[in-house]
Amino acid sequence: MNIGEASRASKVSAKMIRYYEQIGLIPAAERTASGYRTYSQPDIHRLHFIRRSRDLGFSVAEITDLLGLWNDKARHSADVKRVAQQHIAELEHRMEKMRQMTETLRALADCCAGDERPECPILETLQQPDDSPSESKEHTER
Amino acid sequence: MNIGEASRASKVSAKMIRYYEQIGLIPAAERTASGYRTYSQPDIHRLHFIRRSRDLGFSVAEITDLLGLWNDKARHSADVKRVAQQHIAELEHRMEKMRQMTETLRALADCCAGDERPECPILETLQQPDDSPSESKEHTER
DNA sequence: GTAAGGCTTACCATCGTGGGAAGGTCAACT
DNA sequence: AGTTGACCTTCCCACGATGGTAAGCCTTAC
Repeated sequence: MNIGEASRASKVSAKMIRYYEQIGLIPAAERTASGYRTYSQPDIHRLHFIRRSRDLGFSVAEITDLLGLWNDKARHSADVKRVAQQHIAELEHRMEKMRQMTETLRALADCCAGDERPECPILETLQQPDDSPSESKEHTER
Repeated sequence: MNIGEASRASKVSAKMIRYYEQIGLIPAAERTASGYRTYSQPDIHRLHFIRRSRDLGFSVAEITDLLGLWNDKARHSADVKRVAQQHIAELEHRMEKMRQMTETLRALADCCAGDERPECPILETLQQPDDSPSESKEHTER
């Protein structure tokens, strides 16, 4: 099976398959005499695993860990669970930040007439110093 | 005011100020005879506006629009509101995707014993074809 | 005059993905 | 046998926004 077929079978683009090989996420594929990569069923299986993990938002680094655990028949499920829970926590952290942003934005948009007049509380707030949008107490990082 | 002071005053890093100038988000700063950039109060004001917009998750492209509206005294608040609402919609879209991912992950993690045994529903699901995690009906893009 | 610290440009890295060019290969059809 | 089209290869570039670093000039205070 060459890379095109492997791509269709695993739903991972050929571009990404080569990339994963390059960064060492997957071992280097075998090659035909003319240099074409060839893939076997277990390879497809692994690519599929990767794609499903990406769909759940795992980073390549996390997938490296997950693949290691997947291959380790003596793994402890606690280790897998920990990876998953850390990822969940990370997603929730990002969602919370976005939730705060949307909340602020929605409050501003709700105050904006949205008509042909130039007065706009959104712009007025953006030009103000750091106070209103729930930030005065935050440790001003970034 | 040189770039260091402008950075402290606007809370935009000097690196970013130069970057914003390079990509045309802000006009090129004036220079001293020796080549140092100098900033005036209105420049600081604009940088501050940018930083606050970034804090709310607006992209540089969106901020380009917002700055244009900010400078346009004949703007229509409807135009500002539209930018904000599109951004809100985008944020909500991303949050919804993340919410689905966390939901799936949490369900899997809840089924995982998390002990020293190797059996793990998380890994088992990741190695399965596309079915369980609410995807069968989606138009398999990406 | 010298030392410290600020400024300049230029380049590299991130992270995962896509695009494209230049060229080799394979399979099928004429 | 030759051609054609689809496929494969490697290599480079781009994204978005940010940080880092290095080499070299400028300013300021002592």
